[in-house]
Amino acid sequence: MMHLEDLIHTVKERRKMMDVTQETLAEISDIGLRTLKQFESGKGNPTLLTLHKLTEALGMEVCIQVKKLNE
Amino acid sequence: MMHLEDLIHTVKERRKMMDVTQETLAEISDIGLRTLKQFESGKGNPTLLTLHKLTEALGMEVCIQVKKLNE
DNA sequence: CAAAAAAGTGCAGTAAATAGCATTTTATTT
DNA sequence: AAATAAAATGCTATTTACTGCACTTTTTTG
Repeated sequence: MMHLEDLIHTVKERRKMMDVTQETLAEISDIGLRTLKQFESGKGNPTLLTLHKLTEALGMEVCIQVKKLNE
Repeated sequence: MMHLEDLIHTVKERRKMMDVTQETLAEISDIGLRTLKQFESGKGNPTLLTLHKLTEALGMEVCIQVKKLNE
């Protein structure tokens, strides 16, 4: 699913920008390391709560917005 | 969780704006009616895929963005 | 107000997410 | 190249999301 790939990409980028390992991020976001690994490697389907904890730890937030028409 | 409430609110608003029932939205988004009901009544913790299907049907999309500092 | 429609809830089975642990693979550093 | 660190994967137990069905409560309509 093309759009969801973007979310993964964003998380990975942001984590690297913060210069933390998966292990560290898993700890500070209070989600299992396995869960984070699965998400980042595109093999996961996290719950909203998991995604929320994760984005929170990254100084980000989950949102939904009306789709842009083009692109 | 204050922020997640907003997502629920947005979905409900958008659905009403489109003037469709939960039943109809559940059908077009291909998720169970029960699942939608639980989400809208704040008793759910949907997976990203479920949220994606739902927002898609509403002409919306899930995204993550850097948090604004104030508010 | 009565009837109909829509939304919410209890129960229960199935499928899948979460999580830890051990191990392997890949990337980084010395 | 060897050692170390980080990331990925197989296995597995536990929890919980997803779903349908039947029923109740609330809202809307005639």
